[in-house]
Amino acid sequence: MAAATIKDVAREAKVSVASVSRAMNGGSGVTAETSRRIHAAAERLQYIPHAAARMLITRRTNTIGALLPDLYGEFFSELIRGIDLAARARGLHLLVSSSHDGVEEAAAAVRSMQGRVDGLLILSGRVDAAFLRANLPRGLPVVLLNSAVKSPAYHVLNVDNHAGAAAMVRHLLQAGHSSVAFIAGPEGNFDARQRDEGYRAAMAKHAPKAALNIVAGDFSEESGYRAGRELLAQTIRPRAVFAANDMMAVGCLSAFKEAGVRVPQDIALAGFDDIPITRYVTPTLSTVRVRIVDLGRSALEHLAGLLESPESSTASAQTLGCEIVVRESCGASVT
Amino acid sequence: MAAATIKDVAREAKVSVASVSRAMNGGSGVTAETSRRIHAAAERLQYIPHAAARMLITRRTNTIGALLPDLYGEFFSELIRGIDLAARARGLHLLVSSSHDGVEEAAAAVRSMQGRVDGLLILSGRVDAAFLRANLPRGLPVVLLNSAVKSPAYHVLNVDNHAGAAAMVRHLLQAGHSSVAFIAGPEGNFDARQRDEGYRAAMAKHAPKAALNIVAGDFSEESGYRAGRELLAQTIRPRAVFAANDMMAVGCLSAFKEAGVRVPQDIALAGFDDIPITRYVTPTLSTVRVRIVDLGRSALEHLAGLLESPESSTASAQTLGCEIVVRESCGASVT
DNA sequence: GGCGCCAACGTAAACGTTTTCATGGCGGCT
DNA sequence: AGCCGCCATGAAAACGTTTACGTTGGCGCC
Repeated sequence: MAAATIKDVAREAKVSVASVSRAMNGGSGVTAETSRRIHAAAERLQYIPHAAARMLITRRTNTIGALLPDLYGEFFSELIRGIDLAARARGLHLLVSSSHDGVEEAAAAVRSMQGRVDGLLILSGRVDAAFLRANLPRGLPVVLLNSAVKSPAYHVLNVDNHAGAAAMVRHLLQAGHSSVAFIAGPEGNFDARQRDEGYRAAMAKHAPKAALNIVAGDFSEESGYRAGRELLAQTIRPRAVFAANDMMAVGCLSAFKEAGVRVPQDIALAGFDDIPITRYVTPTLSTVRVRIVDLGRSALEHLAGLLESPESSTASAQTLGCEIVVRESCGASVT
Repeated sequence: MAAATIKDVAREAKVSVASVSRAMNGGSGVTAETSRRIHAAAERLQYIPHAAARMLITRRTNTIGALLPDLYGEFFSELIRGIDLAARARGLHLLVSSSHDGVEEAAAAVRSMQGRVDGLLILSGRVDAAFLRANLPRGLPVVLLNSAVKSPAYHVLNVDNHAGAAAMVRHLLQAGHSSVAFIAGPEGNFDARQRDEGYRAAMAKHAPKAALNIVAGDFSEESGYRAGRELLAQTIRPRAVFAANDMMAVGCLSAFKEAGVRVPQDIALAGFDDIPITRYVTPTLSTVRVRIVDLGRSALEHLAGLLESPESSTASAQTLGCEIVVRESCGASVT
């Protein structure tokens, strides 16, 4: 026995398919009595409307697509969680597509989502305005996350990397650490650049006389370790180190431990992201918390708004704040 | 200008829609020359087949749904990653639906996926055979992950908790720790029970004279901490502690550190899961590695197999092996 | 009492594909 | 040379909905 269709329900309830359709959605234009009979029949037959047929005629899928670079680590897990939470609340389905590093793969992913989604959530360091113009079906609502794209044609939602980094640097300086070094992130990365700028801005403002001390990194633990060794080799060691993300801070911590340098007594240390590991290393790591779940949730809600009123708001660039969380490694408690 | 349909392509290439359809899928039944012309026309119009229309007529969505309890922590992130990887490789889309703790929500999720997916991947401690029978549209292929359901009507894929736990216990015993205590997981949990049984089996086999020493836990870090204190309070402290998961091992470690008990010199410690944190605590934590990505991948591939040949293989219960990974906390290197 | 209006309901078209079946042409075989 | 069959192609039905439009009946109002 195949699944029941609307016709079966119509026959069962002795009405036309049109009435069944009306009764199932809202029920306006149909008597309370008939509606009751129809619902009873639907219940009896375990009728569930065929999603594809509905999509075809309605041109709405009630699905949004999420394009992610590579589901690696706690960050994406949290992000998806936020997105999913908000989507569920709005009755939207979530089609995810991750693991495409290359631009080519991303383009293919976008293409294959054509017609399956009402809107797209894109998080990718790789895509730029040109890519979007070339690959995005026009008219498809899109929200970009943590993107460098500034074009007024697209909606973007970013983490306030700049303010977060600046706040942490200021905190380190005010805790009495006269010199603060910075371990930078990968070259092209948008978040990395903003954090870098935040560091510079805070230094310029609160320690104008201090020299900038920036060593290279690429967000990996390994690069943090190397940066740590590099810092230790400097003739005048910095009093504090601020890494552009937590993983590098953790790597740096290993280098310090290995060299017998005590944290925070000899050198203070802080990271960025507030991934769970920060709470388990010794000493616990001070960091800048990013509310990832909220980021995902906001992005979805923004997108959902776009679905309802396509072009009401011109493309906006929103920013999500972050806060510093002080633990042992930055030495604030031992001043 | 709305998106181009198959009719537009047909007109552009001066053929019938049937030929276009044939040319687009496989191209059998159409001359190489015509096919070339059709593809050229499609390219020119940027034609992309309408997914919903195709689903409607084909009755295939090329999408599989993943039902997860709550995307919390590294485990799900990795799992989804494995699923996504395999799905992408097979050209399948992935519809995720997480965050439903209650049975009611899960039922609603299943219902709403009706007709949008060709198969379902379910990971949930809550669902049992009765639930599945009641809520699953018959004929929809399903693969259960880490499920206690034993019914021959369903395909299940489990982690070999029993063997993994037994291997770790044997390792601890053979490393010279005469007594091994166990911190159990939550009551109803399937994985927890299997690990418990693995512990008992290994003890019975390799240390038949030693008494079992089991304290309660619920997989949370907090419960591990309490268990650790409980163990320290025993008149005869165990030489080694095996926690049913890593988070409890980490909590237990905190309790030991707090009490000045050295790991592994005074007491050896091991966990289960190999979550990333194990590598960052001090000392690094020995554990049983579960290849989560592979679990996801295998599950999807099994499901994909079911899609192709619906009932060829009768419902099978497969098991994915795991391996012990020896780090500092179990004291094997200092024997 | 007849006329028109409105609400409830039915009929049928439309959405964009795939697929079955019919048609015609052409080549090979006897 | 004639016939049979195959292959490329086209016409049309089908998938399960929604919705525009038409039809009916009842009721109020003049």
